[in-house]
Amino acid sequence: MDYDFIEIEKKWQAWWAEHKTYKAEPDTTKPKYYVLDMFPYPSGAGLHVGHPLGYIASDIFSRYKRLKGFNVLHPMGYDAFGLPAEQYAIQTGQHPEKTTHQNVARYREQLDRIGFSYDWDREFRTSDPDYYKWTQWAFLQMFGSWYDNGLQKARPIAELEAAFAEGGSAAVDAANNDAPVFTADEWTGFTEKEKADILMHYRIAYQGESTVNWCPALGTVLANDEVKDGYSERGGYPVFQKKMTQWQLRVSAYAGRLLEGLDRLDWTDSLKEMQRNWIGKSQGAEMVFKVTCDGKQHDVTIFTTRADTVFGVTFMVLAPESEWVEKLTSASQKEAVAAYLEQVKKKTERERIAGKAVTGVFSGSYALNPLTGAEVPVWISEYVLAGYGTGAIMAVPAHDSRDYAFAKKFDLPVIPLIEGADVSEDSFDAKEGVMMNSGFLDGLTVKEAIPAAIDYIEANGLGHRKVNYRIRDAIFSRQRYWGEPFPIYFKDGIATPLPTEELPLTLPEINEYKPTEAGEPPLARAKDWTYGGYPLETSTMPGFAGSSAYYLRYMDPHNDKALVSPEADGYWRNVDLYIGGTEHATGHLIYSRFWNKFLYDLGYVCEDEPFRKLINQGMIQGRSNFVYRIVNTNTFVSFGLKDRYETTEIHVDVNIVRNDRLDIEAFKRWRPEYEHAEFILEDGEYVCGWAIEKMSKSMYNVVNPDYVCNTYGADTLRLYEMFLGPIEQAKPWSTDGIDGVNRFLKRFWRLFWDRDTWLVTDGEPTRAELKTLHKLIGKEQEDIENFSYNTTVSAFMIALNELQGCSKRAVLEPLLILLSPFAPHIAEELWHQLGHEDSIVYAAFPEYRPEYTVDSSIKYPVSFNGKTRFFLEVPASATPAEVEAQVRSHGLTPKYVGDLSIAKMIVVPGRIVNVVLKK
RNA sequence: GCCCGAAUGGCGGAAUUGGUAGACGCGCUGGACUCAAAAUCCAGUGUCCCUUAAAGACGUGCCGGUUCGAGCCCGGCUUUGGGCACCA
Repeated sequence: MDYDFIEIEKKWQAWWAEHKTYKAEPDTTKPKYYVLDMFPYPSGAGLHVGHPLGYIASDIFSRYKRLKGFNVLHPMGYDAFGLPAEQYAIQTGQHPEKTTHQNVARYREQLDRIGFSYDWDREFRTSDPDYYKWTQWAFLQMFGSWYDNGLQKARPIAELEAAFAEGGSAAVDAANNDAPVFTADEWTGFTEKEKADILMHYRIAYQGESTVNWCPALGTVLANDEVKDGYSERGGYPVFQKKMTQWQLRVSAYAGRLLEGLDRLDWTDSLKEMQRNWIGKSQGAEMVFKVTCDGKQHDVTIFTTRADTVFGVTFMVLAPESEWVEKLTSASQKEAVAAYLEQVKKKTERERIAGKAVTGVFSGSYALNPLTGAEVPVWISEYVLAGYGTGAIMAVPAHDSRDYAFAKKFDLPVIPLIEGADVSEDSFDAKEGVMMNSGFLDGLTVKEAIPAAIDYIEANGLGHRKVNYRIRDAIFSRQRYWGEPFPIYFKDGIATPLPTEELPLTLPEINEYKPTEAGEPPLARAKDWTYGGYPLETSTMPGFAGSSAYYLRYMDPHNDKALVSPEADGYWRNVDLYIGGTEHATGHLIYSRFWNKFLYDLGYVCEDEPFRKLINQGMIQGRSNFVYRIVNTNTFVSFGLKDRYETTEIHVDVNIVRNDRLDIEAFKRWRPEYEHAEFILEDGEYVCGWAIEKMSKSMYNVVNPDYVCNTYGADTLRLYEMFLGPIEQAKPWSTDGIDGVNRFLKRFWRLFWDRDTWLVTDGEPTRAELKTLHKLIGKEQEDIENFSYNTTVSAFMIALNELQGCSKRAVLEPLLILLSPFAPHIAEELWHQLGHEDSIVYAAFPEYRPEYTVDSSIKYPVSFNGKTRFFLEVPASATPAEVEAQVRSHGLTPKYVGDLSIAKMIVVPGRIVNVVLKK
């Protein structure tokens, strides 16, 4: 019998599906383990060879954990709402549902061919009404909640209303956006509308005005993580800053907990660091500057981390979007300021960042330095951001490079505050040195001066300590069609939640997917988009809405009473292993943690962090191949000879190149213009050039897994993707070397079959065979736990080399179990040929017996300190007496045996043995 | 500019974490089988000196240090990948 991977893979994929081999149900007799892949957005291009890398790794881990006796939950689904399907709908009129459906079907077909052990009964799409019902439900929970800063948790909004009735706005310490101040009596006297407006400032999902990223080309606002360098991440269109009223999620309220929680997670340091930077905690102080404008006085609060530098303040700056701008612009400067604001508004985000030109305008008002009493001018400049701190800063040009650049441009004074700092050319930003020109701070180091200054400020009522976070609330509205509708209607102008029994609020049919002529979102086109006669919200939720709690839904995907039942949540708890790319570091992985913490506060889930351990698989880049056409001819010259001619480099489809050798016949068929191409060969072959580039259609370097499955089989694909290198590392795809992995499987097969002869016998394994087997067991265990799959594959190849001709059942049976996570089809086939009726997934991982693997041996002699030492390797479990015996067995006389918990030396006359302990 | 990470043969990558660098695979060279090819199997394959071999010397981006011993630790660079970037 030959290794017919096509037949074998088809057969077992069908068998697994029919027997629901990978179905997972809560089982309290076993420990649970939840392995999750970041689910894909089903794009029109289908799955390419880079997608399955993480899926294969997680599948191997899942299968390994099952063999180790865990009850494994390993689901898969689709992040199905999103821009591409909608853009396609706008162009073609095809309903995004239809496009998505086709794409999902294709993804599923491709996934099925790779032999994943997903529990497909738990599959869903985020665009299924049964699913997005719970996205809408979660939104309503957020709408109906506020964040108590004292308790550091979300609470029902009714409790806030009760507190207001009791003690007015001062009664609570709640996260809010510029909520007004009022007494209990005032609260009771407010109209319904007034109350609703106030509560809106406290809700965790709220409607509020803020500066948003507006993308005119897409006709929608975007979240910060959807904007890269001033362009939309999807589509690459320019993004503008615009003040708009939008639904937002109060992620900022959770900043402290999102930061702290990182310490308890088993994620890579680089990813945690990215999140820390994104959250951006900084400690400092808020202080009040008295500002006079046309004779009127105002208290303007600023935030600073350098309270020690107040003596060096020579001006103040407001953000152009700051609400202070209007109040602090003097009559005489009105025109100049208006002109400046107009100019700023026109710029894209990109231009603001990239230009870095120093711009600004004098407001006409003056502030008093609270420590020195000096009068300083107030300026307006775009280098101050409205969204961070208070939107107003005190400027210390001597010790802040941005302030310095501004001072130089507008000729403002610079007062150095640190001894020896030369500020004639540049500011001195470092937080080191000894203070001067700073009154009571003189002589202190910067590190001492910062707290001393804040203490003084607090003691004199000028301000207080304050922690600021960079992270902003997430913009949650999208002016698009293909997303979850908001379950909100506007009753007399009051945003009102739909009753939960009305959920899901399904997407209405519309005839066109564009915004309306009036610039309203596409849902405004829907007929009768109302509830109880009141208009429904017309924007939809962003892509991250559906992906924020999907891991919870997998635990209980068919429940129509709850997002997840307490029983299912209590059993599966959270994701033990999450595998996906780093590109979600500041998007999905922040939103999900926020979403989960919110549900945790309300008691719907039992764990406050969703993803315990996270592995980032590296991107698979494309490896492009080139042919070289001699200029003005149809002749192609092989890579090694191309320098003798003047040539043009042309991308060639990598699917007709093997090991950098061009399949000339396929090339001729590839394009009509190459049908009669001529070739100048090297040693009878055409060698192609190559380069590492992003995998893309236009570079003809996209490798489809179907191709590999057809040519080599899924098991080869799985082994090869793992063999390519460490999972976290970005690496180029190439089919070089895939033959080696395929050869391994064919040789493995031949341990069982020599053509049509069944080779398996019942003989007793030799000591050497047991050593090979147990070395592999130990290695595989260790490697899988460390996600070092490439070395496991190597270990298999070594074991196979050592086991040539060994067809003993007692060796082959455990070997199959070891192989099954990596190459499940061939393992399952041979497992059944050995006479087993049940799937190999029900087998137990073989027990590792270290005593078979380590023999003590003298490694090599080394001379130092005038003595010769020998390195002796012994098992870590060895006692001193055993070590002594070992030393004697090598003809050496031990003089001293040290503590064996660490490597120690055994001294012999003139010679020392260094004992190296082996685990 | 700031913060992480990486650098090892012709290539992908190993190296028990301070102990014989280059496992395993690819590629390449030679051989066996074959009329031939494919497939398969066997042997060789870091560099230099050399007809070859033995032996030797050199060798983990560069310079220096610690150590009996450094790919691994320390100091200073170079190149490169990624993230953040007016965050006061």
